[in-house]
Amino acid sequence: MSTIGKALSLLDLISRLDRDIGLTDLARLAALDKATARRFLVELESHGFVEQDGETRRYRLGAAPVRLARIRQARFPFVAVAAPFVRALADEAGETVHLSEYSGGRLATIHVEDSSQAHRVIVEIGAALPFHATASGLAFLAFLPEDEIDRALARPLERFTPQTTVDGQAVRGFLREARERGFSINRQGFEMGVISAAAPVLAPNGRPVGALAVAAPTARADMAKMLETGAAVAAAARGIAGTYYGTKR
Amino acid sequence: MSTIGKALSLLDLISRLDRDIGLTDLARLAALDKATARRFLVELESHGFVEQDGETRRYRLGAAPVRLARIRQARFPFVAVAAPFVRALADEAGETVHLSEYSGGRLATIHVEDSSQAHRVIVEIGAALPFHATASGLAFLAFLPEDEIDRALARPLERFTPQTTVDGQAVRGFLREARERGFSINRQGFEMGVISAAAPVLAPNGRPVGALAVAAPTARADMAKMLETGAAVAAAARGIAGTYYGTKR
DNA sequence: GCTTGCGGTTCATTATTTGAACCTGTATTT
DNA sequence: AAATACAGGTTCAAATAATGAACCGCAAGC
Repeated sequence: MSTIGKALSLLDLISRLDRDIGLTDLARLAALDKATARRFLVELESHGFVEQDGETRRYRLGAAPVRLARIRQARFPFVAVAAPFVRALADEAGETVHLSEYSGGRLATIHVEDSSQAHRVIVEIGAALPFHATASGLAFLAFLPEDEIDRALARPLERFTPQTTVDGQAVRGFLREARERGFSINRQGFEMGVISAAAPVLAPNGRPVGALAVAAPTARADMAKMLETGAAVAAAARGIAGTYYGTKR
Repeated sequence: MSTIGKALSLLDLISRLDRDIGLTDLARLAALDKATARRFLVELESHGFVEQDGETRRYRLGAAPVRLARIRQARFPFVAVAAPFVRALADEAGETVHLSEYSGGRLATIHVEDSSQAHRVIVEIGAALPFHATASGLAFLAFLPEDEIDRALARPLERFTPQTTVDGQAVRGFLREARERGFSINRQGFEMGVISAAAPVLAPNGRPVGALAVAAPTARADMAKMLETGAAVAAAARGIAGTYYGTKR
């Protein structure tokens, strides 16, 4: 892997930690030599992507991404455009709704609207959604060209729960269903006690850019219920794409 | 410069452009070989920091910073904490107020509240504020340790307007005044027709982390007016630091 | 006062980056 | 419709930068 790739992966690793981390620990976690990790950190810090605590000497995510994010959002207000749709869907379904975006090889949650109910599914912003084990991932995959689906399913599929589908052919079956229905359903594939329905947000060229999903506790929703909800999810996803890309339909 | 530094500078360059850019142009602007620029772009793209338009083949800022920014903001809600103070000051002063943060060797605007008046100063979010030519920069510099001030003023100071102070000794005089008063004033040093007063936001260890500034049209405000306004700016900056760091004082 | 483990640094070895030249496709010009 | 220009993208020998084992100095724990 290139130096740049390694440095960006290190940044990614730092972003996934929930507290400051020392040089030695970080180097071990990143499988880098201490000297290498240090040089990367110095570079990242000089550009503001990483910050070193003056007292503890530990490292954390810096402020530079905030500046870049504002610039990006000013030009592509995806979250701002989508938020009302997400809110409306959360109210309609009475469940937690989350929006994810494809970026850097992963599907990451970028916006969440919680259900008003006390017992609800909690989704973390920034969390990565595995393609084969979440409704969002399946919805996204389903509308990708065949060769890219092959690539995504080529590696062994990680098991997250006893219900996770780790067989590639079975996953392809779900993708076919999702394409036919316009939305995917996943039951306890990623987290126990959660069932979700998701639809892709499609760019005008037909390529998915992200996914919109409703996540409900299995105590309250079953497959039949999600089949009903799915239509609303798909409609909301189309609404987001239509508003964002300025194409009506 | 290291490869990582070059790649991050390229990213920074892309972030400062207001529209998509082609490979050849970008390589020229960044003073990189086309092949080098391309490899950097591929790396940056695979991590989501850069995005290539499928049709025009041009490049732009990607979505990854949005994810990182959310994580950073969740842990350090600087803007969220500061926003009410900025709003209150904008209402009180009747002028545009902007907050900047030090990151990656520069002072960048991270939040703006516009004055309600029709004729007002416009500040761009993400814009870099030169240390020697803006009230924010002077306020920030003034509270830095001596050796870091030396470093910042070592290079030739760029001239932005006929009024820009480009003499290091004269700048040091402004810094002394700023330390005594607790806020800095700059008149037309960066943009003609604008006068500003700024105060540093100080961490508990006394180190400045950013600056808060009021920017008014010279048609409406003179030096005497800004000397009055300055006290309110300094108070607001202390308020932000107190709330953010949880120290009342 | 000895040991452990931390952040940080050094420098000979090693692997990656570099860029001039080269493709290839597509507008634009003649 | 042939010729030109210029875009994005690729190649591979030469040049340069990255690497990591061993090191230092320091602080905390024993």
